[in-house]
Amino acid sequence: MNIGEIARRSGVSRSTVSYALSGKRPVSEETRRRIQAVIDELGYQPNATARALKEGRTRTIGLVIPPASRRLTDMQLGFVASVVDAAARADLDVLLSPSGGEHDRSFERVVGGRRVDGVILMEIRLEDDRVTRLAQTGLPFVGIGRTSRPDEMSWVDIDYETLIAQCVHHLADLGHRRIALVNRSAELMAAGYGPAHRAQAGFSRAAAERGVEGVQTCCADDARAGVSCVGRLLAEHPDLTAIATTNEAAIPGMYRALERAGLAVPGDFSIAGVAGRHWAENLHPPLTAADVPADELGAHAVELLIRRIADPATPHHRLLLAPPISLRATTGPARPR
Amino acid sequence: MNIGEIARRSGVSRSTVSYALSGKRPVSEETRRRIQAVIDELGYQPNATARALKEGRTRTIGLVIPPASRRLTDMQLGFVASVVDAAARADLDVLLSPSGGEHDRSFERVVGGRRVDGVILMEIRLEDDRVTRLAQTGLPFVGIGRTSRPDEMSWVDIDYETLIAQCVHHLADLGHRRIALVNRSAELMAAGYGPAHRAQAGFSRAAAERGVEGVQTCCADDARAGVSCVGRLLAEHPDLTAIATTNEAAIPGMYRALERAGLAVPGDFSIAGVAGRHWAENLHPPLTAADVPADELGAHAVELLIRRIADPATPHHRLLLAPPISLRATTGPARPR
DNA sequence: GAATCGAATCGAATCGGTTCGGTTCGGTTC
DNA sequence: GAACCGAACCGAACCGATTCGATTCGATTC
Repeated sequence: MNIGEIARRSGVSRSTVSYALSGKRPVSEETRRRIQAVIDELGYQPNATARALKEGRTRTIGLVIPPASRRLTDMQLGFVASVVDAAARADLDVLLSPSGGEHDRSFERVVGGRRVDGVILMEIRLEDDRVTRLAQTGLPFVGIGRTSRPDEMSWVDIDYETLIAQCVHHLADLGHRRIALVNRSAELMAAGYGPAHRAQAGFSRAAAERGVEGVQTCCADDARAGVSCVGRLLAEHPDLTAIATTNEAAIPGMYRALERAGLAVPGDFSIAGVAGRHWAENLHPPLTAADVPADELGAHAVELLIRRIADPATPHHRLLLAPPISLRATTGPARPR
Repeated sequence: MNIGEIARRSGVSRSTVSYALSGKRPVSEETRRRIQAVIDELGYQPNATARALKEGRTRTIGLVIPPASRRLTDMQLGFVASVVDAAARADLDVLLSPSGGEHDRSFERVVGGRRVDGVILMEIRLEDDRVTRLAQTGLPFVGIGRTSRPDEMSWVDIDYETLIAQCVHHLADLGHRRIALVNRSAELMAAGYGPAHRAQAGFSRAAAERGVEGVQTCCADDARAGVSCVGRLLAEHPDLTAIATTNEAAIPGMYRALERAGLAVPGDFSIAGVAGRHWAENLHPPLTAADVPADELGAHAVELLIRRIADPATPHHRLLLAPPISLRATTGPARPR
């Protein structure tokens, strides 16, 4: 059932049906009613593909997420949810592309086949081929995250460097002299994942500033890895009294390792981190953390993308968030172990 | 840059380029090479929209997820991940539609506009308008979940009724005489969400069979609700010694409430549930639960959908999973409080 | 009553592919 | 040398919408 069928049944040409629907040219009230009656009867809706071909836009945005094999963190899930939500509010559909980085078929299909009007890119690396590819095709895109040349693109990001430094300062203020950074996984680090590297940099800088002895370690993104990672840290560094972390998913495991070691939080040991608010609040005990507003971030990314789609020549926008630390129940004065 | 451009530059007609690419008719080796050279030089890729219009299929499937406002449970996230993954393996893209149920714009756009070749529907209710609508349009679809008339559609589902009954039996075997069901949220129950109702039915049946006193309650899908819900249960039913639950997200809160009440798990109190394996394993303590294989389920749904797209007349397939209970660390012999 | 105007409608081109039905041409066959 | 064949390629139609230019027709103006 297409526009021709509607035209035939209402005794007008196809163009008249189109104009009756779009209102871009006058159509007599009577004709409009007749057409509408047929449309209602048959439940006609214009074919989105045909419309997209003619109009040259798909009313769809692509969302490039980490490959499906890797589980999304709660924060990433928050990004996705807010992107989808914001897109729906703007009457845009979202096409998902799980894409690792190395020439991914899904990414090429979506970008090369021009299936979307623009792209939101998650989990960007410092050097990222996908950014290069997108820039080359001229397809509008916005990063949730940024590369090592942040001036050349639009993005929204969390200022992990500053935030982790804030955590170190907060812990140092409480008297902690030996602090560990539990970073994201070694794989992400090796892949040049920005937040992991920036957290490292911020940690080193703040530790040096405060004369704190810093220990850095990577940890896979799950609770079990958190258990073993913190277990190891405690064994290797008997004077360790606090952890700063960006690894949301591992935190429940860290709690467990501390409990096993007989260390009370925050009495004997402190943890401060960067995490989605939702996650930080729901942990037990609730985490003292810089609360990442994942919802806002996704919505901002969509807003920026819509602007770039409307006018690709618009200057690049950037948004670097550094939310303050929310004091909850996991940091307290240092007490030697 | 379109196929006409390629044809012009290689000095052949558009059809020859098309045939050279598809191989559906012979093209001389020399011509093919010339065309390929131009394609490589310009980095040409056929426009997916135009192809979709002509071929009458979009090579895209729709995935209808709960509205973005509601946070996905870990199990649902597992479904989404495995659907996306399986679709990518079949060279299909996934279009997301966050859709509550009442005439949702996104759902209508995707389904009515024929943007997809088929749909996978999550969080189905016993009476579900979307199922009716899909059946009416004739668009192939597969449910993760089923309505009250399960014969009329293809689906994959978890047998919550049986699984919760198994939990009750397991707890009754351990000597528990008063057991509570902590179900999903009251909203979902009111909306006629199948798993919530079936869990209720299975719980009542098993409790009756075993002569156990059953208490039923709904609980919002998050940790804080779990705290207050279990707090209330403990206060109102002093002889309660065990919980059966389908509410993954609330479990950390339940643990917390028990801890606050000074009850050790599993020494003083037992919990058995139905949860994604990943979630159950990563809880602390790890949950004794019927492990839902979310990954398989999503992959199965895609497989079924692909079959229906290939041949819409194929008989409906169904898959009802009832995985056995994995004994972990949260159930033990009853001990009066 | 001819000229003009604007509202209403139609026909055809277009978007970028795929595909069907021809045409051309060199090589076999008898 | 006529008849035939198949490989290689071309032109045009088509998918289902939108949109531009043209046409029709009744009403208004002078």
